Amino acid sequence: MTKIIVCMLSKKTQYSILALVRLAREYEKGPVLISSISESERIPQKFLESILLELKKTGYVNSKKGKGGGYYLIKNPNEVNLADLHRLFEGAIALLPCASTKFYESCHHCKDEETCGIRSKIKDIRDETVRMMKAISLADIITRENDLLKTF
Amino acid sequence: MTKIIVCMLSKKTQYSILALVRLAREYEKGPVLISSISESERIPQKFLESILLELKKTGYVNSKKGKGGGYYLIKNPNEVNLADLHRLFEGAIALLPCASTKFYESCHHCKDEETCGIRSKIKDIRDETVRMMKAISLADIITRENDLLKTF
DNA sequence: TATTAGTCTATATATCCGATAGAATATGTA
DNA sequence: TACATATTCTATCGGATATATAGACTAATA
Repeated sequence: MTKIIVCMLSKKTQYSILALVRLAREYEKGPVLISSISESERIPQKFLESILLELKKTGYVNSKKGKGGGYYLIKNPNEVNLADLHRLFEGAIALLPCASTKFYESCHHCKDEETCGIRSKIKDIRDETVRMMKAISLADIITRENDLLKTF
Repeated sequence: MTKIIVCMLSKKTQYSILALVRLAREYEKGPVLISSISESERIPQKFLESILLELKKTGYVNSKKGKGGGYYLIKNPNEVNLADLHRLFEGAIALLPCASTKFYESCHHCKDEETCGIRSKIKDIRDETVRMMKAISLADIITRENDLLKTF
């Protein structure tokens, strides 16, 4: 009975970041095959298809059919940040719905939200987390990768 | 088909915080009945029982059976922080298992963890989140609550 | 005409979440 | 000892969600 590690990002979000970073590396170099992304990032192809489709609907990527086709990034790698991706695939960034701005909902448990200490503290965390995630773009990830490659 | 808001904290964690804050308010004032916590915090009693049991096993609270019994906090309210509670009920704080220290696991997707830009950036977020959550104790929540009550 | 993405359906497992019910056990007190 | 009170343990539940896999057919493009 091994304890399962539950992390916050689903496979879907994780795969979408991997795929987008890959596409960011090929930014403005033409379409990339689904099968190529699937192989290089080790993402189940059918699963990847549905993810890319979602990313297309949301305006991150576009696709071209036929020979020489594939997917390509349409947003600038500087403009795609982790906060937006998280909100797209996971929903709220706040730890409690009552502390969320984009996905606000009452938590139904405090008598008065304005004076709820838990909510207030959780909001502090959310503010800072959003700030950090907004500050991380695809371009930043690639830059960090290049930096790390130099030191190893 | 209303979109379900997915937040990061499960009811279990939320309830455990509520229950502990309640017990922190009665710190060193003797045991509190499960039924009393259940009512005041509006937590389903049976669910609360299993939560308190888990909190007892982990050394946060203790219980007394029989008349005049109930649950009481054994740790100092200053020493119980959100980071530890999160780890107990939710697991890792990091967004990806490969970026976690307490619940580390390979993510099986980068070729080289040491030079993975995603992992590195996610680690940055984790470090800061842990720092913030460690800094929020039950006592802090109660203090914040009292502060808010003054201004409203 | 070969290639590649898009759409659709269907299936499958696995896991988790929130909650409930009832029996068993321990404690304090009269 | 007997009783009331309270916690402990076990077990189960429906429903939702996550993570895929498979196949068939359509549409676009070089």
